[in-house]
Amino acid sequence: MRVIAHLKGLLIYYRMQIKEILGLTAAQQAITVKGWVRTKRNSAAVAFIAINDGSTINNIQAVVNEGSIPEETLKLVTTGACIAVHGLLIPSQGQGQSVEIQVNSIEIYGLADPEKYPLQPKKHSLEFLREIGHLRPRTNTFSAILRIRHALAFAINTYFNDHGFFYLHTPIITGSDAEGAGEMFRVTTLPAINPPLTEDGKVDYKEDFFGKETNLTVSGQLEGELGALALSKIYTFGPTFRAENSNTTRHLAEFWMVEPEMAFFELTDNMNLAEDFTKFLIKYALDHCADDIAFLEKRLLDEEKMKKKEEQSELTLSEKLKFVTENTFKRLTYTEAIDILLQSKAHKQGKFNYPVAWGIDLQSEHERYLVEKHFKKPVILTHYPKEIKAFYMKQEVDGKTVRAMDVLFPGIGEIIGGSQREDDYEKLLQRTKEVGIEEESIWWYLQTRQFGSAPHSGFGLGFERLVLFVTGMSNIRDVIPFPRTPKTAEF
RNA sequence: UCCUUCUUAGCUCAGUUGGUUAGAGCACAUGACUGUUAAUCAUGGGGUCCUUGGUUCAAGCCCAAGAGAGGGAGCCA
Repeated sequence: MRVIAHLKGLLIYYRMQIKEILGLTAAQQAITVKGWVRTKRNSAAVAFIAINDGSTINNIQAVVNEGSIPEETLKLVTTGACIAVHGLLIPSQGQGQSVEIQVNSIEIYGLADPEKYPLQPKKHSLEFLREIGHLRPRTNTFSAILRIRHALAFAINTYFNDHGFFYLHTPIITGSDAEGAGEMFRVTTLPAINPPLTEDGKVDYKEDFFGKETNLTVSGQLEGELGALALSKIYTFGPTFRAENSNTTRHLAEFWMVEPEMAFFELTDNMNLAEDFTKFLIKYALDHCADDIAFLEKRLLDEEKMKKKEEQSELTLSEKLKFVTENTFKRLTYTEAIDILLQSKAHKQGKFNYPVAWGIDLQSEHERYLVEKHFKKPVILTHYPKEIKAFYMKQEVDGKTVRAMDVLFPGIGEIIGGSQREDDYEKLLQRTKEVGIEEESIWWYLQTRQFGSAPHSGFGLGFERLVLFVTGMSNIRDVIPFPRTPKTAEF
């Protein structure tokens, strides 16, 4: 204990976080806990209050003996109320915990009317919790997810820092949609009604704040490449926006993306990094969030019991995570993958909804087959046909494929998409023209290939998809504090 | 955006071929209980059956439109 003092017979209490307290051996220490009431159990002579302050999944038990607290005060201690408890940390007489607080006094910070407070000590559906996004961080499940999310974010910075990468802050507002990665959110200060028009009746963006059309970024990659071609190894980690009308368990309109970009890395180096990086992140979570993962694992097991036998997962959450950290990812080319699909029973029996042939973009069902049925481990697919991949990917000598790579995980599909970048000016210019990108809009990008061009590679990791995998949750809206999806931006 | 399922108490749900006063569990309130573990036991309160319109003697139930949500697909991370 850091501060315990007796002043004229009064105990001075020192506030500690519950995570810290639960690691102590009790020794009649004066202590203060502040947090939110999870449950209160009354009996004639004693009341038990379970308090959580979010520092850990575990609660601390405060024990109120009859007469030590005015009954009117104890009545205000209801599920959801915020209180401070002052008392002595003592060994617990009960079974469920090693230490508990013998309460001397209680301060009420915030009431929670039990008739109105929506979070009751019972199971709630995830759909219902989404409707009360302002309160759901107070639940066990979401606090566990948010702590894991934090740990993974911290691990990302740790990994890159330890490997000589620099954190590059790429812009959120961009003036080009060079990647053509779908619909963008427009950024403007022009009035929505009667904006200034050009002579031919279109909105005159010369009058706008930036003097041109601007949008929220869909990727920091192009700017990331500029950084890599100066600092050798950089990464970006920030919010990304897609205005696509996607309503799935794997898409958000606002999500966080990790994008490393490395000079002098070829495709194989890129794959090695992607594999080592994801394994590190998962291992970090296993090492640092054991309590939270154990809680989510138990939650998942309870949920699995409700399902039919054939739909139940063979592995528990921690087994699934260790399976990734302990296995080598299967690497194969797109062409090899197509061959496997063509020879699969599923294809021969016509079980795929979409046809399989060289040149198609693989559908979810195809990816799932490869990852979950055929290899049963994470898969890295490389060398896709150039027609189905972005313009900036390095063309292979065969003239047909590009040095792309997608990392596919069980359950969530594509978690990483990356490539070696085209570093040949002429080839890149030709590709931009073929795809229909205006040269003037990305002159600065093209110029990097004219001045000191270098072989380089990079990839994008969807952060929420990683959190989805590590927490074992099934809907991406449940792994970000305040999800943004079509028609939803309440909190 | 397409396909599909759903919307009944604070929450999770049941509700028979359309028929009297719409039910359960949990939660909540009150009481009991000498240490509980989302305690237990007893009692009690709690409803715009998503909205609008229609069919019918009669609609939670049938029909139409709309709104919202879930799952799948596409797009992708």
